[in-house]
Amino acid sequence: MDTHPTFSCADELRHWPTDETRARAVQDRLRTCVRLDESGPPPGFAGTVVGVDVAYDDARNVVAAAAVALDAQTLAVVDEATAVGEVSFPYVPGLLAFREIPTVLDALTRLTRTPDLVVCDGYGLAHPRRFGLASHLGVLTGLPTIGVAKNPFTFRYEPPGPERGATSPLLDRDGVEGVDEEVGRALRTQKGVKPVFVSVGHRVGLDQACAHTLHLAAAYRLPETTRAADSLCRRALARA
DNA sequence: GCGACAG
DNA sequence: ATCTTGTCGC
Repeated sequence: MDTHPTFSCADELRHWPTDETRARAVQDRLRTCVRLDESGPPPGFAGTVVGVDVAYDDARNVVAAAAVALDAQTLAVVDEATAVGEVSFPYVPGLLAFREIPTVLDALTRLTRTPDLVVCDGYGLAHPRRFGLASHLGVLTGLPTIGVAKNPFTFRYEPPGPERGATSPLLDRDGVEGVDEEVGRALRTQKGVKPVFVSVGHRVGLDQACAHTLHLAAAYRLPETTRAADSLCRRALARA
């Protein structure tokens, strides 16, 4: 009578790296498990989209994570969960997953339903080793994931058109002329506001990732999943 | 060596 | 991420 969704990543958690060298080795190993051949749940599907986010209190060395499930069609909140832990990895650009994922997984497993799609704060494929937070969380859980970031990180892009829904390719910084690879997309979710940066995580295509993001960002620049998770983890941190 | 860098 | 006041605008 276990109603909690379970994920087969206990082994990875037991062997969680504590230094940068081993962390990069983990990324290089797990990268081969990412599935980029599935388009994922179609826009407008009947199910839940879960947003995850984390907040920190450096002074107390405490981290709080939140997972909020929204009805994919109405965007109504249907479930939410939080988890509190100890900060166990420093912020290192390119290694964000090792700082955030343990507590995020804890919160995810406290949901009463299995997510159909998970939206992360940060990147997936758009990553120095093509294995960002969203990719990592996807491989560990097996769930379809995407990343929606607020900043272009190390990538370059031309500003998308001014209208909501306009996109432009997110390109690797050191791409040589003519061989640039599109690692994600800058997506204008609201007219006249800075774009967000979308990349695929696991088992979702880039077109679908952008479509989901646009649908989730019907009212504000950021997806409702991100806004709800951000708000909840801050509240959880405050009472921790 | 220097700069830059999701959250 | 987090530290932080007022202020401009719908």
